[in-house]
Amino acid sequence: MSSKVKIKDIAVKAGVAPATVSRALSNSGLVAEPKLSHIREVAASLGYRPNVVARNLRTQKTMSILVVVRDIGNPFYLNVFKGAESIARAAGYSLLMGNTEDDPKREEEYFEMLNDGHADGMILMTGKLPQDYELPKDISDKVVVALEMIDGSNLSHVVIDNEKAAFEAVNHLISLGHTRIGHITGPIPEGMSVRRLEGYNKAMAAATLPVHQGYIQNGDFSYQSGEEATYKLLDLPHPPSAIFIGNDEMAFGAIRAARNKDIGVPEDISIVGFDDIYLGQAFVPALTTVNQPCLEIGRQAMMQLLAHLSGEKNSTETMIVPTHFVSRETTAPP
Amino acid sequence: MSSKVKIKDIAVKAGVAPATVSRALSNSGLVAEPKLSHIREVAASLGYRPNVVARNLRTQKTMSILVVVRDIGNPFYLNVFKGAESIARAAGYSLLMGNTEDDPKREEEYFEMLNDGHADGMILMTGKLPQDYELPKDISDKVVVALEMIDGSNLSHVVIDNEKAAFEAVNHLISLGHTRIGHITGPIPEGMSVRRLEGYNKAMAAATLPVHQGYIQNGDFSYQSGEEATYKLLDLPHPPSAIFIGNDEMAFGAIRAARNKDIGVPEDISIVGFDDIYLGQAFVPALTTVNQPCLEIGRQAMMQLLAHLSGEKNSTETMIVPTHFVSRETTAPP
DNA sequence: GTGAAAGCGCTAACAG
DNA sequence: CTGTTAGCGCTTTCAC
Repeated sequence: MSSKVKIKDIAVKAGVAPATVSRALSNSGLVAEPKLSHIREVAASLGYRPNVVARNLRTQKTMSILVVVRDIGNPFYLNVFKGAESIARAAGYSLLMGNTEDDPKREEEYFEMLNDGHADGMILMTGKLPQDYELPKDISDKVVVALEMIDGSNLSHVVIDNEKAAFEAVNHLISLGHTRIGHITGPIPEGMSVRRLEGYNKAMAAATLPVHQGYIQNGDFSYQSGEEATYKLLDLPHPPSAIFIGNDEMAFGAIRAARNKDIGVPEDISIVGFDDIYLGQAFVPALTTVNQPCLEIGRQAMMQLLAHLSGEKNSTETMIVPTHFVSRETTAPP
Repeated sequence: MSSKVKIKDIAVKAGVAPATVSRALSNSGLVAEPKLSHIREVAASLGYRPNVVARNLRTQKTMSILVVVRDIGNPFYLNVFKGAESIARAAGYSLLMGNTEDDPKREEEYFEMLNDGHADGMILMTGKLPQDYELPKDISDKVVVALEMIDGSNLSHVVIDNEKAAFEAVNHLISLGHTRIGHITGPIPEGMSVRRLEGYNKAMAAATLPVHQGYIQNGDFSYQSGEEATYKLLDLPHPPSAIFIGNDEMAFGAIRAARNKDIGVPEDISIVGFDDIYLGQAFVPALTTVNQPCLEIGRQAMMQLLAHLSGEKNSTETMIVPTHFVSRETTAPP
C-alpha cells in the first residue's frame, strides 16, 4: 500500500517538519546535507509518491494538456499526438484526449475544462471556436491551434501552407504534361479545403490552363465521396487526365473508381492526394501525395504552448511548417 | 474572468453558507426550493465553474482514466480509443493518454501514475507488466487489460479469441481448395502472435494438410517485415498458394511483394490478413481479413473498468469479444 | 537551514 | 433543510 504514504509520515519517521520533507524532495537546495540524504532515503524506503492532486491544488497547475480533435478515430491525427506527446512528456506534462465529433457543445466543454483547472493548456485542431463563444481574455496563452486556422482569433497557430502545397502538387501534374486537370475538394467552406482549392486555381491560371465545366467536384474528405466525385469526373465529355485530390482518403476512393471503370492508374489517369497518411505508400500503386509533417506539427504546437505557459513567450504567432511533395506511383505523363 | 469565481463568492452573494451552495449545485436534493433556484441563478450569473482539482482532492477521485498503448502512432488503437472515450465521457470521465514505446520504465511510470492519484483507473494494452513490478494488492480493480493477455495476473481482460479467429481464417483458405498454405507470424513469443500461429497449426492439422519446411515465417507486424517474409515464401521450391498473415499491415507488404514478382493477387496467390484496419477495404484489391471489433473492445474495457471503480463488480473476468471473418478481394480458389 | 502555520477550493460530518 | 467546522495533502510564506 505504498499509495498511502504521505509527507507527514516521512516527516515523523525522519524527525523533521513536513515542510522540510517537501523541500528536500523538490530539489529546492534549501535543505542541508545531513538531513537531505536521510529524508530521501526514508522517502524511498517508504515508497513515497507525492499526491499530484494535492500538489496541483496548491500550485494551481495540473501539468496536463488537453489535445482536442474533431474525430479521435481519424488516423490523420496520430502523428500529431505522437509529436505532442513526446514534447509534453519530456516537460513532465500528461495529455488529455478531447474529441468533439464536430459538435459545438462539446467544443465548448473543452474550453470550459480549461477554466475548470482541468488542464493548463490546450492544443486545438477543430478549426473553429464554439459558436457565440466569448473567448476569455486570458486564454490566448493557453491555446495553440494546430493544422487549422481560426481567423481573427489572435491565437497562436502551427500550420502548413495549404495553398502553396496545393499549387506545387498541381504544378507537378502540369510539368508531367497534363493539361486537363480536375480537382476534388474537401468540405467547403472549411479553410483547409478552400486554400487547397485556391492553390489549384492559381496553378491552373499560372499555366493558363482552362478549368473546364465540372472539373471541380466537392467531396467531404471521405473515401466514399472521393469515389463518387471521381465517377462524375470520368463521366465528363472530356474527362481529365489527372486529378488533384484534397486528401489521401478520397484519393484512394478515386483509385477504386478508376479501377471499377477499367481505367489504369497512372497509365490512363494520374492521381495526387494530400496528407501522406499512414500506409499510403503501402498501396499498389503507391500514392503520390503531399506530405504533411504531422509529427513536427505536433511537436511545434506543444513547444509553442509550453513556451506560453512558462511565460517565455507572450506574443501569438503563426508558425508555418514546410510540406513536401512525394512523387510515387500514381502519377505519370498523360 | 469567470474562472476565478468560487463557491464562497456565490455563498456571499446569495446569502447562504458555502456548503449550501455546494449542495445546491450538486443536485443532492438537500436544498429547499426558494434558495435552490436562487443559488443556481447566482452561480450562473457569475459564470461559476467548479475547480475540479479542489474537488478531486476532497473526493479522492480524479474522474480520469489512463489509456496506455504500446505506440500511440499505431492506427490500430484508434477505435479502441474511440469506444473507450464514448463510454468514459458519458460517465463523466476524461481520458489520459499513455504511450510506452515498449519501454518497461515507461510502463512502470504509468502504474505509478495510478498510485499518485493521477487517474482513477487504467486500460492497459501493452501485454505485460513492468519487469519485476510488484503488483499492488489493491490494483486489480483499477486496471483492465484490453487486446492482450497478461497471464496469471488476476486482472480483468477484454480480448478476442486469437486462436479461434486464426483457425477460421485458415479454414476459409482450405475451403477454397488451398492445400499449400503459409503463415507469417507476428513477433514471437508475444501471446497474440503465438495464439494466431496456434490457430494456423490447428487448422492445418485438422485438415491433415502438411506444413512444409519454411511455410512459417516470422514477422514483427511491420509492413517491411511482411514484404520480406513473403519473398522468402515465394522463393520456396514449392511456394504456397495462399498465405495467412498475422496482421493487415504485413499483409499489405505481402501484396507489394507479390506485385513486385508479377504474381497476381488473388489469381496466383491468396492473402488473408488480420485486424481489419482503417482503409483496408480501400486497397485495390480490398483485403480479406479478420475483423477485430476495436470499438467494441474499447467500450467493453471501459465499461468493465467503470464497473470495478464504482464497486459494482469485484471479481476479475475475461471477456471474449467475437471477431468475424471478412471475405473481400484478396482470396480466391487456387 | 528549519519549523510553524496558513491555505489552495471544495465536500462531508456533525449539529441543530 | 441549513450552517459550522474540519480537512483532503501539499507547498509556501513567515518567523526564528
